[in-house]
Amino acid sequence: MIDQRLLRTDLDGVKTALSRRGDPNLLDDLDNAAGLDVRLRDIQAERDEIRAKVNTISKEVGLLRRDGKVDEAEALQAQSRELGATEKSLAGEHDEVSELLNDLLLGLPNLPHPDAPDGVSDDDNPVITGPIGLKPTFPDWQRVPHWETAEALGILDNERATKISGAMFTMQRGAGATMARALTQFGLDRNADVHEEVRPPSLVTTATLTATGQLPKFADDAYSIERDDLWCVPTAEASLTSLFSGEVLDDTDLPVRLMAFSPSFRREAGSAGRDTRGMLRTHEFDKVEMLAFATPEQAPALLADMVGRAASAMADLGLPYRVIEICTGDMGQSHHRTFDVEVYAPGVDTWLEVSSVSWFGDYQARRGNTRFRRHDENGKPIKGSEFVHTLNGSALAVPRVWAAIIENYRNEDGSVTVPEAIHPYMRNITVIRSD
RNA sequence: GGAGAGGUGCCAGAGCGGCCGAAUGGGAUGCCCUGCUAAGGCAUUGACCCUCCGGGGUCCGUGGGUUCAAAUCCCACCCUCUCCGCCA
Repeated sequence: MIDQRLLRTDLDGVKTALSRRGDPNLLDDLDNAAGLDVRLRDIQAERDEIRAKVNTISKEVGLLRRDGKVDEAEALQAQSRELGATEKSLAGEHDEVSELLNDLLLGLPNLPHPDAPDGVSDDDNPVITGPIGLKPTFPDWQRVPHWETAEALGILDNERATKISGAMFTMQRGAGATMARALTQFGLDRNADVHEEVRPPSLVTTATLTATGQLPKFADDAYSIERDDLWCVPTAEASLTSLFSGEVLDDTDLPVRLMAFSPSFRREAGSAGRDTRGMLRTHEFDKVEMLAFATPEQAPALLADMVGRAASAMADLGLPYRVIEICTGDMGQSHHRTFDVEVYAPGVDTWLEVSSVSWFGDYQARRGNTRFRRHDENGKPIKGSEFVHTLNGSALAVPRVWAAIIENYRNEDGSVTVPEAIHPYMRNITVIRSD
């Protein structure tokens, strides 16, 4: 959620920033929101005035009654009752307007960072780093999609996964399952130097999923458990972002850096039929997520650091990768600035997004109400608080990395060599063969 | 799932429907006293919103209701604790 106050202090600035996202409807919404904000404050001011009168009168009534001046008291009570009725209708109006405004604000996306590149689609995302490690040509025996290789090796059994759970669920078996788990362990261990490991719940409340921006707009993308009013997390980001919801952190404790392994559940409602084979797009997958709570000043360096961590994991796995920056027209709703790490998979001949690292500004923190308090140079708390900035990104998203390994490490005989970086977690399996 | 108890400021904890944004104690901070320490004295100590910067409003788990007036009464919900049941 963007700062409501910006609607009156810098509406033009907000318009300029949001127009870069290329959705003209947003500007209408913005105008509507600004109008509602003015109305809301008018109502509020009037209400406050009436309340102030009622409060004063009520006190007088109390005094008069104590002194036995019943007639005078009753006259005042009548007056107050009238004011009360007016106040009540204003309150109704206030709630109505406030709900409209809130719905609009929840639907408005974040303002892009000034340095975020302009563009209208993913075609306009500039490559920032790389490609690194990309061979000029790939032999024919690496131009095989991972599902063919993996099914032949007996390490992917999507047919049975579908039998159990339906389309777009996957199942790794044997060395394939081991490698999936090895990748999560690899993802966690390499980032434990600065992150606290957290194992958060995978089912969360509506409020939690609203804070990150998934709700209310993208309800169709998430699995809901209606009976208990819970949602399956689409990413550990959802759980972690709300960790300090309603709390005021000390700036001296920032940045708070967390990492979590969790399953991620996605309905993929908008992409039915796409990438249905293999492991590129699935309803449930494992992921190691990094997240940081920071001051606005700390955020840019953290963003760079997190992008570096996501990219270096690919480098260490020996996968060809590149880093792209997401342009304003392709940016997610909550994002302020975003970099994606992509890995090249020769079998499907595609760059696969394996990590998306984003800076959210205070957009999520405002929704989730996570604040921090500054301290002066003597360590004294400064009065007041402000919203923290949040950043997050995948440290390692298992299925696509898994697929990229199968395709990049496929040998001429159909076996797959295990990248050295994950040998410690592979129970001595260094080559996956079909026997 | 059943029975009971409870949710108030940084913490503990009091609170007759009006004089309660809230006693008291602790903690923290500042000043004073003090040879040092201990003890003591005085003072300060929540957040948010609006503002014509005078001030006004909101918040005592959450949401409704009653009333001229609600921390205080009524209803619903949420959470915590104890006991029982069930259970990896």
